[in-house]
Formats: sequence, C-alpha cells, structure tokens
Amino acid sequence: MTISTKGRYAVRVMLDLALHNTGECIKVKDIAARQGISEKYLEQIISVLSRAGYVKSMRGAQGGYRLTKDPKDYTVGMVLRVTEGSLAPVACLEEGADVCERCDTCETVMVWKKLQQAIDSVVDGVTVADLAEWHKKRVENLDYSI
Amino acid sequence: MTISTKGRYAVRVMLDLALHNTGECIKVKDIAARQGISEKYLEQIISVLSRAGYVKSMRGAQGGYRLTKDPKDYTVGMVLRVTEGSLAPVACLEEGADVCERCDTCETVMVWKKLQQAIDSVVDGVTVADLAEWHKKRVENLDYSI
DNA sequence: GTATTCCCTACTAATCAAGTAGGTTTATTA
DNA sequence: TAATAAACCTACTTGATTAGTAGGGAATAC
Repeated sequence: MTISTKGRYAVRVMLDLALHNTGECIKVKDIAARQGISEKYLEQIISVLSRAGYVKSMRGAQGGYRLTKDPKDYTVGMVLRVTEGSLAPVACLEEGADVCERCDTCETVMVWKKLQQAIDSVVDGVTVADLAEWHKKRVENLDYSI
Repeated sequence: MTISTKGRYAVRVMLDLALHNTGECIKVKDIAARQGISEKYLEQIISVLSRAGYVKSMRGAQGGYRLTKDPKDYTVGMVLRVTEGSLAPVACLEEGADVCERCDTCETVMVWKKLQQAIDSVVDGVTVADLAEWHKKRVENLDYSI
C-alpha cells in the first residue's frame, strides 16, 4: 500500500518545474541537485513524464525541460498514474482486468472500490499548482518569522 | 499502491468466520475450500490473526478457529493493518519513522497525509459485520430473482 | 568541433510476494 | 492407548518489483 519513489520523485519534479516555470529550460542536473535525487535515476523518471507529454524536452547545450501546460492543469493523480501505473488497490479493479469469477460473491470488492474512489478523489483533488502555492506560502511565513 | 493477497485473504477469512459464526470451530481446511485459497498459505495468514487476538484457536481433532469478538468489532482496517503492516502510503508517515530532513520543505507530504486519512477513513468505516450483512442481502436477492 | 544536454538500453543487488514443504504439538475418539 | 485430525512452526523457493547504476549515442548551442 505504498507509493514508490518513482511516483513520489515524479511529483517533486513537476513541483520543481512549476516553481521554476520561467519559460527557460530546466536541466535534470539542477532538479536532481535541488531535490537530492540521483541524476541518472531522475533522467529515467522524467523521460516517462516526457513521453506522456507532461513536459517538453530540448536537447543539446542549454537544453532541459519545461512544463507543457500550466501547473494547474496537472493533478497529482495524473503524475502518479503515469509513473506508478494504475492506482487501483487490487488487481481486479484495474482497467482491462478480467473480472474474477469470484467477484459476484465477493463483498470485499465493495471495500476496494470505495478505497479506489477515496484515493482518486485525493490525488485528483490536488494540482501541481496547489503544491507550488503551498510552497510559496510556507516560504513567506518562514521569512516573516525570522 | 496495492493490497497484497495476504491482506485480502485475511479479510475474506474474517468474513467467512463471521458468516459461520455459530459458536462451533471452523477448520482452516473448510475456509480454504470455500474461499479457493491454498490451505497452507491460509494457515500462515490466520496465525497472524490468531496472534493478534482476533481469532481464537482450538487444537486437535474438531479444533479450528472462531472470532473472539463480535463481527461488528472488527474493521477492515484492523484486519489489513495486522496482516499488511502499516497502511501508510509513504514510509515517512509510518509510526516510528524518523521524520526525513526534507519534510519541512516538502509540500508533497501534505498530499500523502490526506491520502492516508482517506484510506483510513474507508477501511475503518467498514466492519466485518457490514461485509456479512451485504453478503446476506445479496444472497436473499439472488433467491428472490430465481 | 567540442562541450553540454537529453535519450536509450542493459544490468544489478536487495527486497517482497505468494506460495510450498515438512515436520511438531495438542486434543479427540475409536 | 493408538490413531487421527487439527493447529502450530520454521525454512525454503520462485518470480517480480524496487531503486537504482552504468555506459554509451544523438542533438544542439557556442
């Protein structure tokens, strides 16, 4: 019942890109340094985001990545699903799964369905823009408190 | 983000015991047959429930298991936590986890906290008695429809 | 043309999942 | 009391997944 580093890192990458969303390209190297994540590993994760069309890449010197859309257009759920795969808590709820022959006598499926709804509702209720907003607010508060 | 067979089977065991809660002992062999689960594997799972005090065992011929309390006193969450371990979606939310030094600048933690609350709320909002109730209702409906 | 950056594939070590296997202990019953 | 039926316990296995590492290739700016 855990979200792997892949998904968590992906969310942090999107947040990082949102916070540095100046129109300039952001290098993986910089994100990795800021987030304290292995550069090579991040490369793999961001390439998933790239293939999904969530970020746009520019190769070569001065290259890097940018968000293709506005941060408010990405939910955390979108990012997690594309990196983690399905967020279904049990296999038989995954899309395209063959309904198990036990389902019609299996009350537990009701619970997993509720669980899935609850999970979806949380992760799709928060956008990358929200994360960025929270971050900015927190930084402001830190400034005042010093 | 999935619940393993261990947890799911445990819930089904509890439901099975609730549905056959006549005061008599229920053998692992019978549960395994009804649920279509490997007897040996179920043995391991039910022993966890036994050590947690959720079921009471009787050894020897005519032995077996019984629920120690009323089905309504067990939430699905209790059963899952004891078999799956923590239901925290990320390691840093697990109890006793050392707070990572990044947490204070890590807005994503907010999302994981909401997620955990949502998950807890679902799994602790359904009891084994609810599952049994749903099952009985469904069986009734099947009877009428024939 | 060289440095920089993304891109792609393969490999690895450790852990976890989902069982299998085989024997030990305890209670019933013939 | 011997046979049987059950829970109990520990170790092993096979395959998948996780969390990276490693090494080179292709595009682009300067």
